[in-house]
Amino acid sequence: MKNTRGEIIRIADDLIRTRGYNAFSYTDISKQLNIKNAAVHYYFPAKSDLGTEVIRFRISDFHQRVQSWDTLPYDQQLVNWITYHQHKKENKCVCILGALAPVYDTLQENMQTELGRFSNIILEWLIDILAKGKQSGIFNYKESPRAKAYLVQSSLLAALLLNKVLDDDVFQAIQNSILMQ
Amino acid sequence: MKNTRGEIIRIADDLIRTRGYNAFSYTDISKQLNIKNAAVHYYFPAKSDLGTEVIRFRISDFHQRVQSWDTLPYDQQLVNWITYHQHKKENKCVCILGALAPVYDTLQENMQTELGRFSNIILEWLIDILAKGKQSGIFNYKESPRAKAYLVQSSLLAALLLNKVLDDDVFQAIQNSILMQ
DNA sequence: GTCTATATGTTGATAGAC
DNA sequence: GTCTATCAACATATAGAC
Repeated sequence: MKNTRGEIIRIADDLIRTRGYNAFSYTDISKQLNIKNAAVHYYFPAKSDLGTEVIRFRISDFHQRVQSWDTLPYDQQLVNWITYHQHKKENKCVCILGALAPVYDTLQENMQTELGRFSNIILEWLIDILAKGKQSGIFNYKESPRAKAYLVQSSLLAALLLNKVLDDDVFQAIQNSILMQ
Repeated sequence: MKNTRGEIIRIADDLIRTRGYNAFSYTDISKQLNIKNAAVHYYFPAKSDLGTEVIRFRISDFHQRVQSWDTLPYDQQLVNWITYHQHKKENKCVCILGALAPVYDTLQENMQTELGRFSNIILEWLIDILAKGKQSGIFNYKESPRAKAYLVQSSLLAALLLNKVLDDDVFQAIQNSILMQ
């Protein structure tokens, strides 16, 4: 009944988001599972194979999540997306985009491609609800939906990063600014 | 007339901001300078010593820069700070905060301390010009100066990260949003 | 599917000569 | 200040046994 492959992805996701892609090894994962690092290579021959799967896991999680919000008002969907990020605050881990974007140039091509895909998926979704919400009068920001989406996603991503370095609660302030419009 | 120590810091700064702290080695630096990696250890015995000096270099550069803007109107100082970030776009390198924050937990204590100091220095400066500019009527944002400063700095930092992953010009959109108020 | 064993390279660092 | 030489530790795998 155990799912080693799934566990590996979950642990790798956590390690990438707390310590960074270039700061974890297969041994870090195998220790947590009480197996040898060769066993991890059985599932993911190369580290970039694992990295790619972690991003795909995040994409799939994203799809599931926003789909479950499908019938909610647009402003509530935006609040949910903000709150989803806040949940990561306790252990101070960042989102996969914030973890991988700074080392983009060091990543294998398959990881770069998948990361680009994920960014576009998130932004297209954000642009969509921001545009529809503006049409329906729920939102009244002044920029284009695309510019607003960039601002929202940038703020959320960086709030998690700054939270690691600063003592203050950056997230709360950012959240208010976004919703204030 | 050559300044090897200074060159090392400059190259390290560039490597950290284009590839990340955990993805460069002393050999990367020594190759660029046509010396051996042992020579780099002469100046900076441990990698964290070098990392700490790079952050201090950035702090000192920041001080010089904002001091030279001292007599400008507050809105012009803000524009300069935004534009300063945009300059890094060509080679797609990020700011030192965006590069180091995601791997904060893997850094030695001296680097963590120095990075925290830098973040606070930047934010206190931003809060100051945002507060004074609001008092004098140049700015009319609705949040507290601190919340607005968090939003501005987050946006700038993340715009550089997203620019690495996305094809679109994230920076331009962000810049407009910030200044629109 | 997990193991042992092994290969191969890189990294961060030190000792001592020039 | 820079070099050569050397180091232990670790990372990223691969081969083949169980």
